[in-house]
Amino acid sequence: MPVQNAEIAELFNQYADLLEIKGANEYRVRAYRNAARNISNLSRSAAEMVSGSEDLAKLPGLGKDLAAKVADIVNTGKLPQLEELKEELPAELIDITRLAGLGPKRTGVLYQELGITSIEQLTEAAKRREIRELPGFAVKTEQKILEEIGRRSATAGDEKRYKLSVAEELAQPLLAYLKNVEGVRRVDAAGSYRRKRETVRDLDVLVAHKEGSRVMERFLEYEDVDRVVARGDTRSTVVLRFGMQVDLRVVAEASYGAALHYFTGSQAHNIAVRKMGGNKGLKINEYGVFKGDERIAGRTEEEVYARVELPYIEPELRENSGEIEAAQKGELPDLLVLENIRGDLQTHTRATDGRSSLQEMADAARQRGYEYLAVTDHSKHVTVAKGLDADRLGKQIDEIDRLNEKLDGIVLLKGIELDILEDGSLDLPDDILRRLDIVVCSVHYKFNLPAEKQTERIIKGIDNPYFTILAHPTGRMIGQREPYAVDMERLMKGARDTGCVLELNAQPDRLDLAEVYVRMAREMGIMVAISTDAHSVNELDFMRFGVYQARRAWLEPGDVLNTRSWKELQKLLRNR
DNA sequence: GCCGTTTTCGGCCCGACTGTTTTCAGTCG
Repeated sequence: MPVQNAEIAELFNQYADLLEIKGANEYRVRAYRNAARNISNLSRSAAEMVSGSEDLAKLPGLGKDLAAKVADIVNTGKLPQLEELKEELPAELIDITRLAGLGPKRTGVLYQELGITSIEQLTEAAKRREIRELPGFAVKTEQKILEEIGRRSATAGDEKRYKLSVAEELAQPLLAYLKNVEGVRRVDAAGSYRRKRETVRDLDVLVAHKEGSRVMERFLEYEDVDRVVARGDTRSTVVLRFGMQVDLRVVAEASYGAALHYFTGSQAHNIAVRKMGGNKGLKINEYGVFKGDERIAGRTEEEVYARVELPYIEPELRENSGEIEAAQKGELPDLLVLENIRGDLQTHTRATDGRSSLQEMADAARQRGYEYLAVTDHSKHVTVAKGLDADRLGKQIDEIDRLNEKLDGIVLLKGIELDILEDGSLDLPDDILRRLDIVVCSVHYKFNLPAEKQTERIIKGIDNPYFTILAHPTGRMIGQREPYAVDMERLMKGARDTGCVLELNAQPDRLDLAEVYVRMAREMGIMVAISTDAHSVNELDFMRFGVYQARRAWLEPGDVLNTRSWKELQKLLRNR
């Protein structure tokens, strides 16, 4: 397979890290990081652009120099400058900068003065009390380094990221607790949590308070706080027993919008907006927008944007990957919202591995305001889930027909989650598929086929005229299982040519398609179905995670199949 | 290294907290 965008971004990030340790110009370092981010957000393959002789220097954050370096990487798989720099500075130094309290400068000193290149060597030097003798270091720092390394090995992990659903569980009680503190006017979780990234590293909480509030004290007393990392009047950092770090920032109401904007990020978005302010002779910080010493805006985020002549930009878009340019041109997307969703197109029942009955699923769907719910139990190849053969599926079809007679305000769609077998054939014969409203297909085994074979397998499956939706198209489980090797560009072209719909699976462990592929689908004009894959009535509520992900990928209601009314959907399914 | 309704050169977001320091660098977000 050609070099992936993510690989290019990784090489640029490594180069930036080492440059920083070397003490290079910080803006040069930033240029590499910007380029890395822009390339990883790209909805097209940079390798393909290079082979098509497109001018990469036209991409945001890429100039002549970096465009040439991208071409080098695409052609050789390597960044020669990085190889050279590694001769000078061992790449392991990057691990040391990941330790809390040690950044590039101190890591550089440790290397220059003591020749330290690994965590092990760092531990030994600290134990021998050599660190405290270095300039800029002393006893306290030496102790903190040992503590930090101890914690690291205890949790056996480098910087842990939490799935959004887990972060939500930790955030909600904390927000409720803070809301109840006397003098607190507003509370919001900001940061990547508010931008609805699929995983978050820490939680950023913002509070507006009345003068003299004791909110900071009360925060530090919160029962789930394991330890306090930093404490100040306006900002404190703690680590919860669960291991997640929480930063609390306290501001006055007059600054709340500016602080929310600042604390929501992303950092790259903030830099871009503040720069626009600077061009207009304004200073933007977390306290407001300032003209000289006078605060001229800051109570709401809308005010802040208005001062740089931008409309409000939704948090999910704030990555500085095109949203500011779109806002300037008045071309921001009219983002999908949960209320646009009219039904769920992948769900399971007790007939296979689900835990609720047809009737219970139908009732729960109606309660959520849906018009339809597709019942898509597993097919026979998934034996562990008691998958349906043609006979049992036939009986379920009859049962759904009978139930639909009685149901009011909701329609159950007859469907299946059909296995795509290793050779690309489907797990049940066409004569039973013919009786279904919807055929959701997916890969459940042989994840480790070579990319070429896996791609062929799925594309052959898509060719079946009954194939409606490709479910969890890459098979990834966040933090647990890598996506299987598949040529997504080819797969997408296959989907586009046959009118196949791609699923955005809303299970918080999956969120498959990943954001970059959802964006790719949108740009190629491929319809996306957001489905919960619910195995019980409660899991129907996972829909929100799918909607968040879709919003991050700029999807509008029209891009999503299940925003259609039952009548429109019927028409689309028939034309398939 | 990028970029341009002040600019093709000279800028590049901004502030809180900590620890090592007598005024600030480093780190972090």
